[in-house]
Amino acid sequence: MEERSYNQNCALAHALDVIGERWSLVLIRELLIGPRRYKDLMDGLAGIGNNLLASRLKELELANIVERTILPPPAGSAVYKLTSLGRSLESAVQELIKWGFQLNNKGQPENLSRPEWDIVAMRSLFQPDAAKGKNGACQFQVEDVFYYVVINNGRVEIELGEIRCPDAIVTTDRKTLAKLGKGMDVNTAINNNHLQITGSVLKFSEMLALFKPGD
Amino acid sequence: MEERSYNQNCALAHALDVIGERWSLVLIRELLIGPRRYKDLMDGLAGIGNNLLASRLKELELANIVERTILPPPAGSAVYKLTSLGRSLESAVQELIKWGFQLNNKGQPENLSRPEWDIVAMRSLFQPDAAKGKNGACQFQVEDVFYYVVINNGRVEIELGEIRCPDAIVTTDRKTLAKLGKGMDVNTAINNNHLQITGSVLKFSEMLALFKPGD
DNA sequence: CGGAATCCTCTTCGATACTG
DNA sequence: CAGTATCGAAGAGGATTCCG
Repeated sequence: MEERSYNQNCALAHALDVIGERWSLVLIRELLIGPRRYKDLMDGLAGIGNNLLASRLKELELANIVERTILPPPAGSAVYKLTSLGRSLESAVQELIKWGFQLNNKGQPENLSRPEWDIVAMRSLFQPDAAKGKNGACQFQVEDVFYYVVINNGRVEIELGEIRCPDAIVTTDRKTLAKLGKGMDVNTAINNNHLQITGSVLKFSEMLALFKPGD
Repeated sequence: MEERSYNQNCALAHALDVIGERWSLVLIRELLIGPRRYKDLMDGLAGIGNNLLASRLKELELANIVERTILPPPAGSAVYKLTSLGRSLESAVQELIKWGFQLNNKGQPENLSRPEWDIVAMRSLFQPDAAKGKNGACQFQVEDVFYYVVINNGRVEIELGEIRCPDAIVTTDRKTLAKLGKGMDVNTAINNNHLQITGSVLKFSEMLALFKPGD
């Protein structure tokens, strides 16, 4: 809580004074997925150490980036969520994600992997210009995580949960999804039993093409 | 040099593994201004500590973000500059800067202040859409630092140095420039002797209007 | 003087254990 | 489940010295 600061009159330094500490941006990524309980955060950040999570949350609450709320009954549990100031960090996070895709991410197999992270990543890779006039809805089940992608004339919405009547229901694993994003053929993945699609395969392929690492 | 890592298969984590350490992004900001000597970096980062600067530079060189080159004679001095991978971080830095402007930057007077930082900040605040079809060239002298702004039909170039035949030559200080950016009247600043303009005041005002904190 | 290695002290990190 | 307490290890941040 000692407010370490760069002491520079520069907007970048001001930003980093608040969200530049270790784990802060990764924590914010976790909350960009949606409101999370303390336990969810511990799981999603594995490695953070209990005390650090607690103190980061406190710092970010103080900085008006995160707020703690109690869900209405019957849930009744405490969750952390982003304030509007916190949500406005998403474009910065997206740029960092786009940049991160350029790296030779060695992707060590022992690394942690969570399907939820793709939600934030896919929002970053979405190409609004290419999606003008297009629409579609796709339900994903990646490993044990359900989320959906809805494209509506150049805008995209990607959220945890399920929707009714999607154009396609897609079941796969994170690794295959990554390969598909990098250009792997959809039918090859299906034939290798790494991808199951119920509904319109064409619609899925069309939507897939709207996500690209490059600008 | 022990390569601390988040160990997460996530592009954000990969990015932060490389540029998430303390001082890294501030150092990159410094290099976005232009190639810098070791001494320039020490000055611009005041507070970093000699050993940290050396080790950060080494890490970033290893990650192919920064390269060390020797200027041709007669200069002959060693400078650090960004590689193309490093330069591609500018959009992420710009988003962080835009976000930083939203904060109540207490702007403690004892904070360090360097006019060069406005070069990177102004690139971030430039509104390309509003600048369609407009152009102009402005030479700045802010405190002891010379830089220029050239706008050419929706594109902007802001660099250290001087150009020939600008539409306006502007002499001011950082604090006044910040106020002008926030809407202070140009003529008021001139009358208070905080701003001197040689050439077209109108052109300066026109160009100034193309820089906005909001998106 | 630019650039970097070496010490030394202090803070933060990270992992485990512990409590309401 | 949601945190606090504790403690060794690592990193930050100065100062000083060394090498070119």
